[in-house]
Amino acid sequence: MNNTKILIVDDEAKIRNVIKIYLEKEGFSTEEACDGEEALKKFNVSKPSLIILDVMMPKIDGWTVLRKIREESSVPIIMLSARGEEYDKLFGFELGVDDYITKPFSPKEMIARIKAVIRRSSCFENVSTDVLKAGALSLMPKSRQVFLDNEEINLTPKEYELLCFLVKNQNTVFSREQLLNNVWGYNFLGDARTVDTHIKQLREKLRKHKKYIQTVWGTGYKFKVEK
Amino acid sequence: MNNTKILIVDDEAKIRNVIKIYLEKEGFSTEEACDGEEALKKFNVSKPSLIILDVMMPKIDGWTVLRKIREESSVPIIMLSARGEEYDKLFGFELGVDDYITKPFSPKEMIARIKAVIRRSSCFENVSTDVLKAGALSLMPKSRQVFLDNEEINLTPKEYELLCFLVKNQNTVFSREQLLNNVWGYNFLGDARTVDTHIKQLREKLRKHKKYIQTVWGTGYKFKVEK
DNA sequence: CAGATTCATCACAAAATCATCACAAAATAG
DNA sequence: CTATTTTGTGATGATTTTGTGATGAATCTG
Repeated sequence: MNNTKILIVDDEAKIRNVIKIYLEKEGFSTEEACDGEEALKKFNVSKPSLIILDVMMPKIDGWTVLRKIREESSVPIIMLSARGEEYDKLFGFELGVDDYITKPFSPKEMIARIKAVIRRSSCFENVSTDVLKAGALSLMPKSRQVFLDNEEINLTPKEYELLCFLVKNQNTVFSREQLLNNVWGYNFLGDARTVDTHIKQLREKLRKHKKYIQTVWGTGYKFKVEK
Repeated sequence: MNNTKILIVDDEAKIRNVIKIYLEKEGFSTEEACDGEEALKKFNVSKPSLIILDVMMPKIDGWTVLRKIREESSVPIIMLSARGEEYDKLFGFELGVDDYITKPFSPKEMIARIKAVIRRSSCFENVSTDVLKAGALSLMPKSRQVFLDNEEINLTPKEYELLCFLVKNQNTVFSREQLLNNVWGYNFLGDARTVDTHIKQLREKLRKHKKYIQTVWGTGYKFKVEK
């Protein structure tokens, strides 16, 4: 359900495991790295949404990893360190660190801090377009509002995301599988005909403009104005 | 293009410098001061549009500088401090602070918050409303009073701030996380569902107008009059 | 310091949404 | 025209999200 992937970097397997257990209990998915080198490699491959990075590690230390990652990404990073360790640096100013956690830490605090960092960073993401128009439809991603003939209509989250995707890519046909991949996500395991039901719901809410969503027989659906 | 001048006050040159670099990259012009005395002097001379003020400084500390500046100006001020430092004061009510940032912080976060403060303050200049109306509701920010159908209702501080925020941004949906960021502050560590409880309380106090606060299922809440 | 108020969190109830199924309707192939 | 495949749609139970009362901690007040 929660799609947030977190990369845990620590040389001690035991610590990694404890963190992993608590994060997964909260619905995060995790990835592990036991040193700086592996961390950089895994970071590039799996593109995590957040990184928990131990300061003290053999070979490449946490600060170096931090700087390398910062050269190319502003992914949220939480530094992990033993209490007392490099105290000045911890509470001084280190570029690009989003928060610190000192060992030992309570799971509750760790989760709270992770959630706070995610909350903050997601807030700074730019919203792409101000308004998406198509025929009598106007989608306003910023406020998550949808207007049909200048009247607001209520859509459920899935309906909204599906409509958004179709409008953004109007005039293009998508198979049910493509829609599942793009709207539901790649890890959705289920019946492709689920799409049909949501298309039905959308058409119902588009009322007299229901023909905006067209069936391409044997292939899938597309969004298209007029005709 | 951007004419906004920002005064950076911190005793550590390294910190000043990092902040300076990021601000100038964003098109702000900057001025520096390394202690409270110099800060006051430079403030009077160069009339900055915003001040970033470190709490811990030798000679005159940040709070004192804040008070002195507030005697003659309402320029936006963002306080800077290490986490844990003067914890109570940070979370207490300190007059005239527009925002505070705890170290460590990411540059992205800093920029975002500076822009938010500027946006807010310029907003007040233009609007400077004595009364905020929405349907049967009237909020009077100056006296912190709220009237519903011309009858005063009592709100707790949190309820008031939440309602204020929602009314100011009516017709826009906010997720629980956004509400936490904007009403509770970036430093709040806690359950997002706390928002629900306050929404409930507000609805109760809005009585027959409870539908002003609408649930957008799967997303969050919005304030909207009528319908 | 006692009593009241406010606040955050929890647990459970209520509501909305979602995925799936079964069958009807429509389109296509032969 | 008939059989077959594909799509439309209503119903249903499971899942997810939200509503809400209770509770104890923290804070304010007098």
